Amino acid sequence: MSIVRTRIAPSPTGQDLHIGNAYTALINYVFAKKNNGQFIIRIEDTDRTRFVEGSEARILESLRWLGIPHDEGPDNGGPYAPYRQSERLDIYKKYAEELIAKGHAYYCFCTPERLAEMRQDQEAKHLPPMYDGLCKKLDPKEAKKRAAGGEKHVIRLNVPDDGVSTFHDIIRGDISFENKLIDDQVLLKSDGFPTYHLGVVVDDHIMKITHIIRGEEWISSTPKHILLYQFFGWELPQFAHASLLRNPDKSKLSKRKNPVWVSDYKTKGYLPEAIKNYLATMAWAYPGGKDIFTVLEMTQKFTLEAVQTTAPIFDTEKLRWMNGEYLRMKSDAEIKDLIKNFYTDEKLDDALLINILPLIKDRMKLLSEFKSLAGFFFERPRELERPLQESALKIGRDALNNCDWNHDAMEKSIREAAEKGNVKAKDVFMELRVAVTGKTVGPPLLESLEILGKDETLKRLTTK
RNA sequence: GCCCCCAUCGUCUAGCGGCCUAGGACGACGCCUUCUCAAGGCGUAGAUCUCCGGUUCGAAUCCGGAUGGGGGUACCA
Repeated sequence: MSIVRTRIAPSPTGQDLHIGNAYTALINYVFAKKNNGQFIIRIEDTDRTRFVEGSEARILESLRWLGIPHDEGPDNGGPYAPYRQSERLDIYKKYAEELIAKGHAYYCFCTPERLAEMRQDQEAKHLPPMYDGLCKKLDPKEAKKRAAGGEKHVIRLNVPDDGVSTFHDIIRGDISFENKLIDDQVLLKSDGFPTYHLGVVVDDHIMKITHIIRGEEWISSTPKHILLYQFFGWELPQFAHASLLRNPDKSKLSKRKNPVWVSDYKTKGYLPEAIKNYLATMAWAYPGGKDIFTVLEMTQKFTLEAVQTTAPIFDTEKLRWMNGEYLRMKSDAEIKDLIKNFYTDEKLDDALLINILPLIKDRMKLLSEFKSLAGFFFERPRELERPLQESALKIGRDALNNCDWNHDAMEKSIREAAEKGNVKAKDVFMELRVAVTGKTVGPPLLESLEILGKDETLKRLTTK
């Protein structure tokens, strides 16, 4: 039994790691670790037209931030380096030519213009858009000569006209496609770069990937990959296609309708543990119905067979709840560091933070909520949420002016003054709250005032 | 159009032929606690298990079809 090896193969074509990639990365990672195997990252940068500078670095950084470590990859290397397809061009060329020699691929000299015309024609006739096989009829020797002579060309897969390609999907069972419906896919582009289909099969084989776990958008190209494995005479890996994450309107999760970059969630103040846990519940249900579990716990119980077949909607409401749960599990010292890390360009005092935290940690679901909850500790509110009621405020101000500065003394003083003034105590509390914090909601008032101090509190009560 | 995948509360799901008058979680709502808001506790509403056939003594669970949703259909991944 060979060692289990899984991989994700992101393309550096976006500004960061897509949350959908994080989701498949998590499944791949957990499955590998469950089986004491290895998890690999391979960068599939074969489309120069969509290449985004710096994307790879940000993808790797997001994976690191999430805490999904890889055993081999473009940054840490490994026995099958390089892990960047643009650096492996010779390999793909060699294998494409091997296919040609075996008659399983052919040179194609059709121009993009001819192909466009052909497709238009097919559309008019209500035929499925497929390559018409013009260059397949070329004499192989002649074609080889033309290609060698520098004529612009691609290499296409020679798909058999009959038969059926079937593969077993661990999550979904057997899936079959009729060969005659499979297009003669381009394998090597005219710029010498492979297409995904060639690159992925060659590299997965060379890198000894045992389980291909990817999104369901790849199901319909899997038969092409199966054919390739057969033509090369290679052992087939196992396949598993996980469902795609969706927008609330059920379409494939997209940046038009949702934040999709991992960094978006980091910026919003989500914790990596919460994101991973939430992503995990999208793919798989923990036995016994547990909602909150760590990646380590998941690693013990996970099976691919139990992965969801239905495509879930990515609902940030539940993610928010989960984030709050994780925040509350942390110690004050940990939260302090998280907050300081989150608000990097502000100098927040450690001692003050530690004092504040017990008052706000239960009220905070996202790190980004810290400022609206506790901002008043650091600066006077610029404006008040609503106008003050002077009579109730005055009672509170006088009560605080004449008492010791501790919770019990303040409470006693305020309640007595309220009763004397024939005002509800809670109204006095509220006026004080608005005057001091600027808001009608927030952490417990008296505890906050203890921290804020008598001088600062009274200043806020009088200068308004 | 053609090919493929999927189908249980608004959302995420449990369920793998009798234990289901369908369980849990998020969200919603109500109550308790209370200086506000949370957190916590307790509760309520919410699903004719998409529909129609079939198999079976018995179906959310198995089979077929329909419908709906999604994905694919590129010298993009």
